[in-house]
Amino acid sequence: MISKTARNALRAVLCIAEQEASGPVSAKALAQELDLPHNYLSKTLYRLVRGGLLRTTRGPGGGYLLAVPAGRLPLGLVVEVIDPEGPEQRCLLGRAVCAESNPCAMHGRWCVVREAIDRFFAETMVGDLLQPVGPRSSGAFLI
Amino acid sequence: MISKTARNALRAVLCIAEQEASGPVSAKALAQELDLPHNYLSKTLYRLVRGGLLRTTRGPGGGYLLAVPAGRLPLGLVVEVIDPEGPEQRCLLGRAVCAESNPCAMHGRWCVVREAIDRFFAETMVGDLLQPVGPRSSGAFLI
DNA sequence: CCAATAGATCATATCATCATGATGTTATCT
DNA sequence: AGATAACATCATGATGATATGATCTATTGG
Repeated sequence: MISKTARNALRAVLCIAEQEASGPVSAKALAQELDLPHNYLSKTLYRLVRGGLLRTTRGPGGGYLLAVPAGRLPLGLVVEVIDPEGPEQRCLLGRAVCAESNPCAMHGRWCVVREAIDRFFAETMVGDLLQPVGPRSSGAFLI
Repeated sequence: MISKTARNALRAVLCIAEQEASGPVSAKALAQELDLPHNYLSKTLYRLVRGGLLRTTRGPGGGYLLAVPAGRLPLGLVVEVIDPEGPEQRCLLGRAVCAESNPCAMHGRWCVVREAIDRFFAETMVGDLLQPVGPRSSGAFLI
């Protein structure tokens, strides 16, 4: 569905979003939390920086912050930066052009599913997925 | 979404289903039609044979036939044989176990989409996708 | 200014997927 | 039986994704 690297990027962005309130999150800290080699993660994160999704500060106390409010950052944007999809990804049979006018055998049925996938990535925001961590203990929800 | 090899397998199975009425379809003929190297295709097809989806006859006039009626052969079965999915494919964040009891951040939303995908592959049969080719010329549909 | 911190980048290694080429095995037909 | 057709399989190469290690550059604080 999405590449391993894109998954790591998503996990990292979610981590940053959860923790950025207490300052920039360093690649080292993220790497420990996500159990990933810190240099590899750094490279992935920098792609998100170039893509305009993260911003960084260097030096002691530095790290990564979201460049876009979590509530307005769709998951699809993160995935798109890491897995830029060519047109051949869109058709199950790999046709570069598979439109209404010249559909492949499964065009109609697959389109419905693909649109559901697209909507998920376009409409689900990073902010929607943050665990409700706040001053209240997690048990509060059970009351 | 699915691997290149799985796509080739799908295309090949569709071709076989369309043509098997006039006898077994040879790997060579398929390779020409699909523009794929014939040895590579042969290997892929044999995986479908071992998976019980195709049966073969050797010798002159031999080739591949469906081992299951096209109307009862879900696309998912073809894909599954080629891309056997580990549990980590099921969760967008890569968790091996991501159930209701211990969901990842996007479990609920993603499940809905994933089920739509699963249904597509489980309910769409190879037979559903065959072009209506019959004794009539293709122009007949325009009248 | 210097040392420490932390991101950015380069070079390389590893691994799975995809693909190719050569060879083996089985069946049919004359 | 022998020639031919066709699938089955093995060995190898090419490619791209994934990962690692070393190094460069920028920033902060003393």
